Amino acid sequence: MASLGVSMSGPRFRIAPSPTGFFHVGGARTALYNWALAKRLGGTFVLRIEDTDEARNQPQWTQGIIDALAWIGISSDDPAFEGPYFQSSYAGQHVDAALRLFESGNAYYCDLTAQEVQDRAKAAGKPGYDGYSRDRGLSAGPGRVLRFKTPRSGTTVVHDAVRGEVSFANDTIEDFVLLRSNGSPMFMLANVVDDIEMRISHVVRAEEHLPNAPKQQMLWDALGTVPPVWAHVPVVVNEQRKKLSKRRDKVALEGYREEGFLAAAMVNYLMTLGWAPRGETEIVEWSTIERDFRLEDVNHSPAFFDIKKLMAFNGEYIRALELADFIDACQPFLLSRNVPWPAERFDAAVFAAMAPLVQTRVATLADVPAMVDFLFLADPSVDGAAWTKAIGAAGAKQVLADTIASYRELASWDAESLKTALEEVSARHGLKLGKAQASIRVAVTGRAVGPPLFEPLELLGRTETLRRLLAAESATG
RNA sequence: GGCCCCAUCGUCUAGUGGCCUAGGACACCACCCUCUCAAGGUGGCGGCACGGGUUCGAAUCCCGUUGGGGCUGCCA
Repeated sequence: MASLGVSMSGPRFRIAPSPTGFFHVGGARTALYNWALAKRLGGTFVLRIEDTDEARNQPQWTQGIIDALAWIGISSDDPAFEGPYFQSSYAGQHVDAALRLFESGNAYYCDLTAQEVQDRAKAAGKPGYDGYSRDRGLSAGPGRVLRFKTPRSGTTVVHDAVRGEVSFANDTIEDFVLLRSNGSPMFMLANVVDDIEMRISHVVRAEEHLPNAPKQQMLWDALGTVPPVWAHVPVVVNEQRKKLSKRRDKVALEGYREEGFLAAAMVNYLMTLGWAPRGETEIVEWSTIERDFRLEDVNHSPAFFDIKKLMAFNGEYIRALELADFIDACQPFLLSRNVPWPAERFDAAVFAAMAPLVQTRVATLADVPAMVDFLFLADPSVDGAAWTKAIGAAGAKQVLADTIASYRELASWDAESLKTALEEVSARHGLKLGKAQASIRVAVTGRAVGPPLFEPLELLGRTETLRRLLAAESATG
């Protein structure tokens, strides 16, 4: 459509999410495929919000989709990005196209109700519409649907960029509805008309749409246009090998952002589902993906969305961050309302000092608060089991008392001195440092595991450290 | 039921007839390092679904079986 001012040069790709309130991770992967191709080929990535129900198809419903795409690097500011478009803006053309199909003899009206169609199918023992009105020559009228007249012989071959040639016997494709009895266009028709109007050249989407491809291709042909390049990529599945669904699985891309996954890690991981970068490592930059991604190389079988592997990728990406960037990335998780400490006790400088120690120890940014909470909590809650094991251990009380005495007199309150002092205490009790530090750790942090001990002790200061050690000592009775 | 798709370690994959006694990554296990936990290093466990072909030679090609999945609306 020239009136839209769309670019006519270069291949045109589109994604067509439905405004469901979240953006599906499977859709994100498909979007990434389209984006990589559009960018490499100097084409256009078209975002079209797919819903013929105008009530649901409002700009405000789509902001979430746009934000989610932006997060994974598909920015509406990029010149290759076009849209978002709303299918409903072509409603008139959908009906026009249907009428043209009727006039050219490619479609016919049928007055059977949905119930009647079902009854006939049941009686015949074959599911689907049986072509009852095919040759009845009905004209348009109330209560009549317009159906596409599919060929009754021959085969329709869909040339698929990832699967090769897929052929369908035409007599297995029923005469599907184009216009409802109230005259409104069906999605299938609307979808094809929009693709034609927008000069879409490549339709890259999930495999679940493959059975629709022959029907859509028939429509392209009947409307006098040459069909696009089809590419049906495998679906993403859960551990039961079923397509990811909103009910059963965690599929919202936004949810992963909230849980502290880095966009770059998410993008990289998503791309490895069904496709592998050329080099010896699968951790690759987007530029590499853009350069190397080919539809022909996409796997044919479904891929399991493995959160464990996503976490491993995320950990790698977190560790690769510059310290300042890591600290920045942590901010939303440190300043969030869900944080365990009172907001006013948070100290950015203390966190900055701890940051290098936590950076190698977290898989997601959401893990960060629990690593440093004891620094900002007035009284860290104590893990009962850890307490019993570390403080209740034989000799632990003496170690505690000895450490308190030593720390009281310590000339310089710094991590190195604190360590040396505790080493001396340990030696006096015939313990290894690893053993002796356990009770100190639990007394001060409330946990048996955590970041290295002496740096936080330094940050906490002598007064507070001793206060906690004393409290632990007296609690042993 | 009908139509369609798929099949390499537990998982994601490399592999396009000889470089394969099948390579990598995640997970798992062991060891090293080490103030706990991580990170890092080293090593280990583990796979071509099955049966027939074709070929001098098959993970790779063909057929079948089995097993998985998707679609099957006057929803989108």
